[in-house]
Amino acid sequence: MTPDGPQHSAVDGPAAELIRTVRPDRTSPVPLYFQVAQALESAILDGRLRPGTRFDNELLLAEQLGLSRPTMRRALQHLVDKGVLVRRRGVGTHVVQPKVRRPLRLSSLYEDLQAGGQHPGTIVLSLRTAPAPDVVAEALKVPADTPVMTLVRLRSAGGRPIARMTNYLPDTIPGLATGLTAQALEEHGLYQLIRALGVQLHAADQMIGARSADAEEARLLGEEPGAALLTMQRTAYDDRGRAVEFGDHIYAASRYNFALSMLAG
Amino acid sequence: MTPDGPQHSAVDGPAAELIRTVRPDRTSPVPLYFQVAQALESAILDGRLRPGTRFDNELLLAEQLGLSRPTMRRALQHLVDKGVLVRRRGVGTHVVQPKVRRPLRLSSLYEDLQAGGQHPGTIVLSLRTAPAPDVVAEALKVPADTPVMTLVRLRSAGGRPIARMTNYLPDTIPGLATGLTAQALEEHGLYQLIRALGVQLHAADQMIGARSADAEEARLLGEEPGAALLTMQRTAYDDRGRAVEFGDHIYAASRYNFALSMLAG
DNA sequence: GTCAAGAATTTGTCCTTACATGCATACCTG
DNA sequence: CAGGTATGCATGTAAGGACAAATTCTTGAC
Repeated sequence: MTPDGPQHSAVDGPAAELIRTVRPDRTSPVPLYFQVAQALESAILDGRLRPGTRFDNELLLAEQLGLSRPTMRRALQHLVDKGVLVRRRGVGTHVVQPKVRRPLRLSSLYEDLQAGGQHPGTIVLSLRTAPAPDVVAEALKVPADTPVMTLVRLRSAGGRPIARMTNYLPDTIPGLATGLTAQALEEHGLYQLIRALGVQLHAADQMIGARSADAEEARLLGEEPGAALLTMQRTAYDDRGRAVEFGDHIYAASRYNFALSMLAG
Repeated sequence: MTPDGPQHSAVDGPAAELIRTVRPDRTSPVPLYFQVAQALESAILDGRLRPGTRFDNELLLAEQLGLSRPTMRRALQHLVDKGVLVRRRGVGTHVVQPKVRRPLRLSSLYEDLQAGGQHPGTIVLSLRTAPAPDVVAEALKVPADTPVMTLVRLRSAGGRPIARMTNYLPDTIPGLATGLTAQALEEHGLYQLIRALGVQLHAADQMIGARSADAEEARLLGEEPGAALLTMQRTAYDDRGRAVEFGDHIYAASRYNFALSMLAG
């Protein structure tokens, strides 16, 4: 029984060393548990803590960082919820393998394109107030034919069209339907602008399907008529359950996919 | 200042009454915070606690249920994470509106069909071990041409075909590639069987796209050649980051959509 | 009458302590 | 040598106390 020997199949020396370098700042307004969680997460993400590495137990970790166990636990739990760590009673805390960890959200078109090094472009085709079609009125839970802000954008990447996005915004939220300009929309994402108006997005329901393009859609997206399109309808809600936005989008399937990662549950 | 008057726009009388009926059982092996969370969630889901209802503050709640504040907090936090409650400092805890809360996961085909009252059917078209194609080998992270269990199923609902699902299972996990029989697969979902073999699913990466059906696919799914298909590729991982399964599926877009809900993040 | 400062309320963070439970190993026994 | 048992270890659950920060309501001043 060597005093410093590895247990199971993990290396614990480097982990312990690295963890001691974390220095929580008690004068900072950002919570201690979050500081620690972020420090550990970035160490894992950039490879300083390798997959399979076993952590010291919670009490040791807490002691080494000068924290209480509940605070240390909270930091670890945060990373477990994110899918970066796995803990098992009687066993310990381990870093999970690299391919498993990824954000648990539908990738946004805009961010996807940016990450891919493509230049996302936006052209506002239409921005006006019009009576809500039945489907839209139902999704937004407003009476039929209520006037709603109607927005149509053509989004492209690398000079080629990718998607036609149609959004409907009720004016139940003050300043939402107004205060959106074509220029702002061509420079920022819609959700970015909505958040900037002080609306707290909380949840969204989405439907993803497929169908064939009609003549006009094909022309707009630079596809053959009858080509396969990805379709997505999304309703977004705020804290109070009010529908904030309904979107009805089509994507050129030959040039776009939805990528999403999820944790078991 | 009436001693029992409503605050803000919420009704707190009924909420307080109902909450007092929760009786945590300390002899039960299920954690107290979880008992409380479940009791509250079911009360919300079946309408006994209506959307917008405001809860008493944490100390009062804890006292009324005979719990400590940390335990009560944990129960509430659990429901916040689920999207059922919203809390704001200085304001209080409120039940969110009904349409906002739904599970945060990609709906499984099987469950979707069951919920819709349709009779899901499964026919195993092929079940054999074969060398992994390049794409599959890469996804499962095994050397090219490694033998993998290859499974093709035709799934249907209401007597009509819905999807052709092709799955590849490596034998890196003991007993996984073996131990699957055609009969078992026609009666249970694949994931159900995998879990039954003791494999802990942890995360999955998915890609959703669309394309046109070729002649054989159209025939199999009862569609016209060239009809739009939804496509989905999924790689599932276990705790340790090992790829457990790779699936390559096509769906008749005229009869199937993916529905998914998510919380903001 | 309106606006600003202060008080009350409520959740957020953090600490200390204690005991329970599941898992893995080593040990002892048959 | 095999198999059940005992022991230690690491996480899981729970309590109780203290202070900080954000929001709302009230009160007071101009």
